[in-house]
Amino acid sequence: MPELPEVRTVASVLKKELINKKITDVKIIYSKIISKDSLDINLLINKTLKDITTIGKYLLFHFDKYILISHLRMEGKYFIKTQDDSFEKHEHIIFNFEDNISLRYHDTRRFGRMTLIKKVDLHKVNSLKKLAPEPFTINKEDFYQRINKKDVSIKTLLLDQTIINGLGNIYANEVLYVSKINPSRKGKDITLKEASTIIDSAIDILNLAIKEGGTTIKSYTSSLGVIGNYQQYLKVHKKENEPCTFCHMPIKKIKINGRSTYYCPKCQK
DNA sequence: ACCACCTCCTGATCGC
DNA sequence: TGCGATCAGGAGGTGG
Repeated sequence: MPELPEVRTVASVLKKELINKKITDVKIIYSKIISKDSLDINLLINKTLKDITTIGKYLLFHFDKYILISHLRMEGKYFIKTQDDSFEKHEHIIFNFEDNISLRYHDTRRFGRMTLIKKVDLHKVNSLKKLAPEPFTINKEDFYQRINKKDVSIKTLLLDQTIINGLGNIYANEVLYVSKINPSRKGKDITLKEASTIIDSAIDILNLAIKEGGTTIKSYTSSLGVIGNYQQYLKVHKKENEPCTFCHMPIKKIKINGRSTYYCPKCQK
């Protein structure tokens, strides 16, 4: 369930539970979660977790000399449990920590990936190198320049993490709705002013989502969900045929580049 | 270089 | 009800 706000929420909750704890054991149940170019995950045994940070949708677990990079993709989740030799269906990687804590990586569709790297190699990681800035720090002029020549829909461009980092399908839909921009319009037809509006909307929406994600995390006495409660704020995503909050026309659903896209045909020009 | 499409997976839901 | 088809908050790889 990972877009930028959910990933940040996961990071902050995990940090509270795991910071300064030492890993005592690692179990790899489904090894494809670990990318081919990863160092051996067992190197983390006896290492102490120093910090957890995020870059867009990536989670970074920092150790003295190593960083574990984790991307949840569609359905990756972390659960905190007490140690137990058994594991549930869809738990693929288990990190046991001191104090009887067990961190479980759970991923129904198995799309998520983890890579262990040396800290000194962080700047060499291809997937991270290509990322654009997050909406909070992006330069509007640079963003405009990146979309300016593209013969691709603005919806597709907002999902491209090298154009802007952190939006997924839900927030891309929401951002364009609030910005009153039709998702099918080509990047090259978006004006600087519209590009600026997109960034402002993205910041507002993500900030609210981060705030809500932080307040709506489920109790994690035995497990840690990543479930935010931002659904209640969604205005277009999954709202096909429901009235537009501005003009009351029914929201339409179409496919753009294979992804479900919701918009108001009247308000989004 | 750019861009549309395929692929990786499982499970819930849709439609006939 | 049964069952195959489609869909789901992502992104890397491929090939035109």
